[in-house]
Amino acid sequence: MKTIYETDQEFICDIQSPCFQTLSLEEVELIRASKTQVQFRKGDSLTKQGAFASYVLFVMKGLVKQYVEGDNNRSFNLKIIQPGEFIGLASVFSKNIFNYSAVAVTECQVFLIEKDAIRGIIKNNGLFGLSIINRYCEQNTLLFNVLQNLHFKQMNGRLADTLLYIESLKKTFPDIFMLLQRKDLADFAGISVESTVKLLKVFEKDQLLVLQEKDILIKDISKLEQISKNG
Amino acid sequence: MKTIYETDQEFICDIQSPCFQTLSLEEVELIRASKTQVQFRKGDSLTKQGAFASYVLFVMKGLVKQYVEGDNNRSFNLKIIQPGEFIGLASVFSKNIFNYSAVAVTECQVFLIEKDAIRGIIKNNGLFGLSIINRYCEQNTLLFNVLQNLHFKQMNGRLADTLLYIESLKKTFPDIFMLLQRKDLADFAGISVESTVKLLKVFEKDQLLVLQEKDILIKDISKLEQISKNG
DNA sequence: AAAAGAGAATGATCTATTTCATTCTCTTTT
DNA sequence: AAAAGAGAATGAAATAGATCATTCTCTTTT
Repeated sequence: MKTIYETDQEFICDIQSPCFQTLSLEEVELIRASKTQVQFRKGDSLTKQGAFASYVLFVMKGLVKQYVEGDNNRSFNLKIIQPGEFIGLASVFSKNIFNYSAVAVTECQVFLIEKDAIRGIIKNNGLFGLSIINRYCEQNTLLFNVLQNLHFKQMNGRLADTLLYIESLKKTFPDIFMLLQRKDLADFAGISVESTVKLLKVFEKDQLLVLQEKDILIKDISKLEQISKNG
Repeated sequence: MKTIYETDQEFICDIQSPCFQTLSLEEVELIRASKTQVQFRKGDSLTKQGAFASYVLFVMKGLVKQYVEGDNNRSFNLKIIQPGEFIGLASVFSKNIFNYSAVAVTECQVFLIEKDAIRGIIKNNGLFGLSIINRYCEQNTLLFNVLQNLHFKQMNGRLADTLLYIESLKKTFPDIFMLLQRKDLADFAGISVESTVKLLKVFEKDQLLVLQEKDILIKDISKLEQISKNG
């Protein structure tokens, strides 16, 4: 399931991540000593909501779906995590438990970094602390947005939002729609799969998009934005 | 609407907040120089969602309702902010805009602290940074919980949650229920006022609580917890 | 004291969305 | 090549909860 390997060659590339630029040599050494590089295959779980968390994950390569789980196998998708992002930061401080689940959407290369290493560095390097705080703020803002969409908008608006979000990833990851199925879109929009399928067809009839095999070609962004706004 | 005043006497008490204990004298001086103490009356707005945010608020005394706003005057309540908590921390780093609104539930005494002061101290004092990060984590965890309640539970479970939450505040603030009206409970549970009223009556008939004038006396916490869990 | 207004209570209707049941269309397995 | 299975598509029925309309009960205003 996971392949663990670690070489100096690999190590060189992670230092180059902008997030680690503020670290001193000593601190880089600390991270280096307490990290493991892991490869996940498509569909593998990176974190499981509710599980004990002793490490933080840092995505080097690949895409990861972040989602929360409810009863009866229900899920709600929060975002697609991209290279350069952390997973499980919140568990470093408050409770030792993952707030959410994460699963590999593509093959992924990920660092596992021990919580204590991160914590230790923040304590001594305020600049690194600030960069981590920024991550928290982003997650926070995302959650506020998601909450508002979920509570104040209905079906059409929420699916429009979802489509716009995925479309925005398409520039960097052209095959993103092909990696997701109807169930994934439904869980982003917080609606049932059947409603998603029906609504996609309606959107297609209204010339907002074209359903082409597994791909979805967005044709009228501004109209989708309007739907997102009004509904 | 707001009364601004600042005396050395007032100042002495804010240093005693546990959150500011890790600061050096120099840093305390910095906070001191860039803060203003403000008094809000019941019903006054402390922050307005979407407004420009150049400062952070720190609640010294009183209770504040934190909520998000949607279209058509709809709101969703997140929590009751208590003395010792910050308001608007996220705006310090990511975008300069308040993610949420906050309104005084009782008369409040609040510090306004300039963002730059907070930011400067975090950069130099890792320990203070950690304590601030903890705040972010708490807000984060709250948002995850709220999201799950809203999406995976229905009416009964959500109202049960709300009642348990407010009840948990009752130890410290015995008159908390009297400060909230049906609309507030509805907005915590994310349901309509009418549904809230009807459901409260059902809960009363089922001996889970007693509606006594404006107060609500919770009688069967464990049954409410069960309802919260199942639905 | 009368009038007005806000919040609470209650029943009837309406509706957005889910759930269920079925068919279709591929891809994968045997 | 046949069989099996997963995802997608589609219509009909069911339902949770909102909305609407009205009454009731206080408190506040005049």
